[in-house]
Amino acid sequence: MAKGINLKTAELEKISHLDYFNIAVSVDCVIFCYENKELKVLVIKSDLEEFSNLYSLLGDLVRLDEDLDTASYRILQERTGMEDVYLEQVHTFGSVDRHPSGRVITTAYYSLIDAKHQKLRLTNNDLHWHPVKNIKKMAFDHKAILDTCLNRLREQVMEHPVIFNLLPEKFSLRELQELYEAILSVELDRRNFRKKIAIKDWLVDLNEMEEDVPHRPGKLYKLKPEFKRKTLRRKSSNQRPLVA
Amino acid sequence: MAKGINLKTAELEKISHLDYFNIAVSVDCVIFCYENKELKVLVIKSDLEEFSNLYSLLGDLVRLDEDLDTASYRILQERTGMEDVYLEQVHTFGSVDRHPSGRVITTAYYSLIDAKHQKLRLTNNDLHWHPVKNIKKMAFDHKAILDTCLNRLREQVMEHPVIFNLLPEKFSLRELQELYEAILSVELDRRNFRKKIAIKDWLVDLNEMEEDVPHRPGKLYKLKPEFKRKTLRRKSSNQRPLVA
DNA sequence: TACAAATATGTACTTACAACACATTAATTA
DNA sequence: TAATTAATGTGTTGTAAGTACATATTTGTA
Repeated sequence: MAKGINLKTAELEKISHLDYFNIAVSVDCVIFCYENKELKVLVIKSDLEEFSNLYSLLGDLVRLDEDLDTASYRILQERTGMEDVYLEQVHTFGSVDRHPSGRVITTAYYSLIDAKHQKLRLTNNDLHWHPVKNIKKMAFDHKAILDTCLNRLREQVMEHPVIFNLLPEKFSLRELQELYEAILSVELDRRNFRKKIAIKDWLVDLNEMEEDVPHRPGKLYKLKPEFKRKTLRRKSSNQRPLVA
Repeated sequence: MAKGINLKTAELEKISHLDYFNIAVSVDCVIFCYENKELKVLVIKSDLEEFSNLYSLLGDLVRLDEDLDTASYRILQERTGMEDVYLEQVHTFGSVDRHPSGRVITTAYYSLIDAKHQKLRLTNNDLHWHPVKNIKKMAFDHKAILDTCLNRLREQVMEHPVIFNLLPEKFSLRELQELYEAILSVELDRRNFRKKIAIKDWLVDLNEMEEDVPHRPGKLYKLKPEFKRKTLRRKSSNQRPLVA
């Protein structure tokens, strides 16, 4: 029961009491990383016959004694072993027919992790990182979930300093720009990009240089500590006056 | 069972089988309207003893055969009788202890309706419109839900033409500005506000004038039809390139 | 007929955005 | 060791939007 939502239909049919207590509750995690200049997502092969050969997101049913946030954190930890992750709730998918084995509503979270600092665990069912842009079809409604989370990531990425969770501690501006380009699927002008980042005032110049690059090394930067926000919850307190 | 989530503890204790099928699923609606220059929200008195004298949002358990979106739409319709409403999912609240009678997770929706075009129905338990800014405390975690939805509304209001769902078909720029001010809790400069709205190009000049106002009447406008988006879902397709 | 109260509009300053070009540095190669 | 290559690192200019601020106009009312 640790991967995906794998309830046999029989299992579901056994249970049928009050109408209000046979909706199963799950979470699904869209876990992003950045590797080889590509945005990737953690996927696993579905057990269900209906979806043989399709990949699904990492998910599980929520336990009776755990918060929704905790459940998604548990899944992430079980698979990546990481303790300190960026995790944000995005949307809850609750169509009646979204799961072939019964009524299951699922809350989607997206997560950003540094590929270098994790090793996948419980790597059964072909658990692996898959380039986001190659994914055309997934099991269940997981493609829609992925798209929704990717869109949320795109919305957030210029407004809030979340992208740095995908990078190692030290990075060059080129690396940062390439990451933005991978997420947004656009090409950016280097000079304008640097200006924009400079205005945000998110970075500290480390006075160090890249090493082992086959060209002129760039300066290294890190995120200012005050922006390291590995929150579990969507913050609900931006009161910025949106108009003049 | 139509208002709030009112399960007696006994009812809940009867049911206790597989761990995964005794989480109840509900929706809660933050239904906003605009009346007497105030942003108001529809509230109802809670049945639970724990929360006597506190108000709660309109909510209900989700039925086995209805989509999550449909459930929130049903609640809205039951109370306001309105068919064509703006409704958007915001966040799912799933703390273990958020409901005193048992494990209930709830998905919050916010909705915008024109106060003039509805009549409240099933007005038991002191169902009424309450000014948002006067609400300090609510039953359950409903104050947090309200805050989260209000913040979402504030985020959306300048980016997307959703605010017009709170206004009658025809309105003056002053009315529109007052509504923005009520939602954002700011004072806006009239000249800059008009410029900003003009740039958006959301409005049609109706070549009509306000009537029955005790001062010089203003022009009336309406929203361009192509922006009347009474969507049920958060759109998941803004691919705007966020950077140069 | 004067007054009060709101509508309607314009200008100057500042800041962000977008398109674009050149000098500099380090590694590689001839 | 000098020339080449491929990246880094900046600066300028035009355009659009944001902000602060003032005056003339229209209507209802006293």
